[in-house]
Amino acid sequence: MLDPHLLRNHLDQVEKQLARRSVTLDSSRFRDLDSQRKAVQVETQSLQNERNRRSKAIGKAKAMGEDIQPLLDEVQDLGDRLKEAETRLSEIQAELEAFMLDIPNLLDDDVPSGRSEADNLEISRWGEIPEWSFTPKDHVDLGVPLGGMNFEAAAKIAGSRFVTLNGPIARLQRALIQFMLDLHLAEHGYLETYVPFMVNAESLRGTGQLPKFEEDLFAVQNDPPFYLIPTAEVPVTNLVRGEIIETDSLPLRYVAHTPCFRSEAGSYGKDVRGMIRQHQFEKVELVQIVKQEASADALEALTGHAEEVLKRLKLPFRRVLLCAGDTGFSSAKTYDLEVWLPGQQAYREISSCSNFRDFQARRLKARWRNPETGKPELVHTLNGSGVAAGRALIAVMENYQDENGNITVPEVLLPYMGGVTVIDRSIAGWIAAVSITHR
RNA sequence: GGAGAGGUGGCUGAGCGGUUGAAAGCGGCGGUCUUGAAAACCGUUGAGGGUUGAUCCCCUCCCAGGGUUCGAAUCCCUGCCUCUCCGCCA
Repeated sequence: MLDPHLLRNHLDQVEKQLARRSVTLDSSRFRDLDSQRKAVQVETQSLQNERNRRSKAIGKAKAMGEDIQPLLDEVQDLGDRLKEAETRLSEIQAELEAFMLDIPNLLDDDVPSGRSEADNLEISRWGEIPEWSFTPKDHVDLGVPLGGMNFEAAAKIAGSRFVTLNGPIARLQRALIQFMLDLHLAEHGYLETYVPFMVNAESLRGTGQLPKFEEDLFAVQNDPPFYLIPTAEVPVTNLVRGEIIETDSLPLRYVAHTPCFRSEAGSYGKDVRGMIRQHQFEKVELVQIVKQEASADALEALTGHAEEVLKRLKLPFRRVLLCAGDTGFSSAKTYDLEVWLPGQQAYREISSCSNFRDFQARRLKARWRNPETGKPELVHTLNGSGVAAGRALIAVMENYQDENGNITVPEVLLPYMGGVTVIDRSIAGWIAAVSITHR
């Protein structure tokens, strides 16, 4: 949510800013609602004031044993008038709030203009794109023959856009998760946290997924409903919802591994092959809660933490600064990390790191106490994937393959693989023997 | 699933339907004292909003939402959450 004062006092500037996102603000509607709000609020408050004064007078008179009936007669219709005003005020406030909740965040000045992915700005590249003496396979052609990856089985038990993993491939994903968590804990100073995978609507409103993007979410039937988390950002950032944080506690840095659930509505026909775009995937998420002046640097640091994962895995990647049109609703500035996938001969997103500034904090009422003033101020929130484990699995498989379809385990994952150094075709027979696979 | 208790400010914890936005204690902040610190003592200390140059002032908030009343932290209803006991269970 944007600062209401900013909307009231600098509406034209906000309009101009939002135009960068190709968002048209209905400013006359805002002006109209806000002036109504003002009038009705003043009226309501003066009626409330009158009620309070009269009631106190009655209390006093009664205490002194006076006859209060004449006083009671005077306030006869006050209650009705007040109730009517209060009802109108809450209606207008609800409308105004709904209007505000639909406005996306303002972009940082250094976010490049542009409408789509094509206009994103490449910031840097890391690692060599390898030359292959054979045609590299994609993760499906590697994983399925190994018996480590089975889409038909997942389709049977759930539906499309799911996968089952077996044996060393399943373990490889777990190894990636463990490695990432350990890295962020031991070297980047994050606190590991375990959180609910289902959340209430209030939490999703806080981080900005609701009310606008309900169709992207899976809801669980319950009254009130639960939603499966689309990212750990939601439960983790909501840890600070409604809190006033003491200055010594900042910055807060959390890392969490969770599954993520996305309906992928509107992406029919997109990335239908393989594990790229699933309804359920594993992710290690970094969340930071910082003071206003620290958030720009924190975004650089956090993105660096995500990059470090890819560097240690020796996976080629590039950092991209998203353009105005591609930057998410709540974000002021977002870097994507894109990993090289030999099977697709393309860079694909594996991490997205965003600075939300005070946009989420205002919705969350997440503040810190400034000791200089003694007053609470909004925190800034950031998060980023550190990194998406499902896509990291794909990237490792494709980048570490040989021409026989074997996969070498990256060095940093060896401690987590129980002695397995190469995942080779010999496991296929064994997996087939101990599990049900459809080949 | 059954039975009971409870949700009050940063924390603990009082609060006959009437000047209670809320006692007291702790914590925080400022001061006195001290070479410095501690202790002691004095003072101060919730959040959001309207208005304002800034104050003053006004409104709202004692889990949430309804209701009763001239007036609700206090009474009634519903929901949510927490705790204790029993049952069941990874």
